Amino acid sequence: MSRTTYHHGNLKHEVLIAATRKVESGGMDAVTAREIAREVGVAPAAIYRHFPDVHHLKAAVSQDARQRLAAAMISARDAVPEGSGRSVDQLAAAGRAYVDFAVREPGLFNAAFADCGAPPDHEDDPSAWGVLTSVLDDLVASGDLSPDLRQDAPLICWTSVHGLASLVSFGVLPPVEDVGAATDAVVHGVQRALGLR
Amino acid sequence: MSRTTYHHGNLKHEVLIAATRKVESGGMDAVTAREIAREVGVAPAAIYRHFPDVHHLKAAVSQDARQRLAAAMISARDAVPEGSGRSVDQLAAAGRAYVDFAVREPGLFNAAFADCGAPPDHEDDPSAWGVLTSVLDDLVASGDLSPDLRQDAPLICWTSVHGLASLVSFGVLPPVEDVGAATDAVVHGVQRALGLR
DNA sequence: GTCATGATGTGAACGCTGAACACATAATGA
DNA sequence: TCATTATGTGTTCAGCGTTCACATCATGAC
Repeated sequence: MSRTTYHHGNLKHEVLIAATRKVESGGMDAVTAREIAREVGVAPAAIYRHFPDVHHLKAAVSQDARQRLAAAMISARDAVPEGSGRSVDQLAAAGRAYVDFAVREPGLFNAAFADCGAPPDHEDDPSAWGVLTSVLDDLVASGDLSPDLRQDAPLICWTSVHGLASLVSFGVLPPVEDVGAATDAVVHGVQRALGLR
Repeated sequence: MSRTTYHHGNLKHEVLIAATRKVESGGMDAVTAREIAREVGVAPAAIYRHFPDVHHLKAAVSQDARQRLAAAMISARDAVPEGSGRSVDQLAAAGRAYVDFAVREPGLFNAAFADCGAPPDHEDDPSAWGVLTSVLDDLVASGDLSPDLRQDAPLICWTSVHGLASLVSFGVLPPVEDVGAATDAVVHGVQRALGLR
């Protein structure tokens, strides 16, 4: 990328974009300060005006990936048509979107939950957690979910779906062509665990 | 480490030990060929006589970590006393051991499922998968688990427990002091999903 | 307008890394 | 005994993260 002005104008943002693109194609290890600088057309040291070190850049990519994941879940939830049992279907749709994201964007999914030194900030809403909470509240309101199970429900949902996504992304269990069937199995398991349907 | 003989004698093994120790304390990124060589008291290039590159060394550490995880599960399963409902308790014990391993050894747990390029070999038994399979077969034999659910059962168990372990290890959800309660919630959820008890 | 000041980008270092190379040393077996 | 093979050494190379002095530009005070 060539540039006419000495100052870039929007470097921090473009660095984040470039780093995210690199993560998509080559995983978190493909993010190097020099490579990103090359891609953006800037001297390596310029990056350090906007990120204290490369770990903070990676943490920013990680947070961005979590937001994209949450967006995919929200999109899937909102696409469920009206009708009886809608909340149940919304919960399933959000879960499937989670796994689907991990399959379609393994680099981003791994980055989202990669250890970046500092633990992630819980304030990066709209988070996956927020989506889950709202759907579960709807389920209680509609009488589909027993209030007794409401407290443990987020844990049960999130761990199941995250575990499946992680294991699929890791490459063990199951062959990728059977991810759909595996997702069905897990979703139905969660529904039994929550007493839905 | 000083040495009197020119040849080390057991270098490959000691390299693996040293690398595993490094992973325990500083995570996978702390494994560098030079640092391990220093630790073992050998020239960096010597490592390349035993591992084609540093990724293969890390993959070996990763496999070793998976074996330790499986060993922890086996140990927990075998510690469950005889009595009615033993298999149910064994399944729960194995699951708790999985999460406990992730909490006690976060470096090793992350390494176990870190992307090391090549997908893991399924032949590294006694694997966690093998433990799970045997316990579930026992549950069907004892009549605690419906044969209808037998096929999906490993997926339901593993994804739940692995998801919890991953999320705890990642630092999100829940505060570490509540891992016990969270594990209870997940274990009971799995039991409901499988129709146990 | 002009000019000091702070923000942002440059280029050249530093020490670290993975890896390859020729070479040194030791173990093995014909 | 001696050639062959396996294993460890020392050096070298390019690439990495990071820092530093310096260059360039935008901004606001006068």
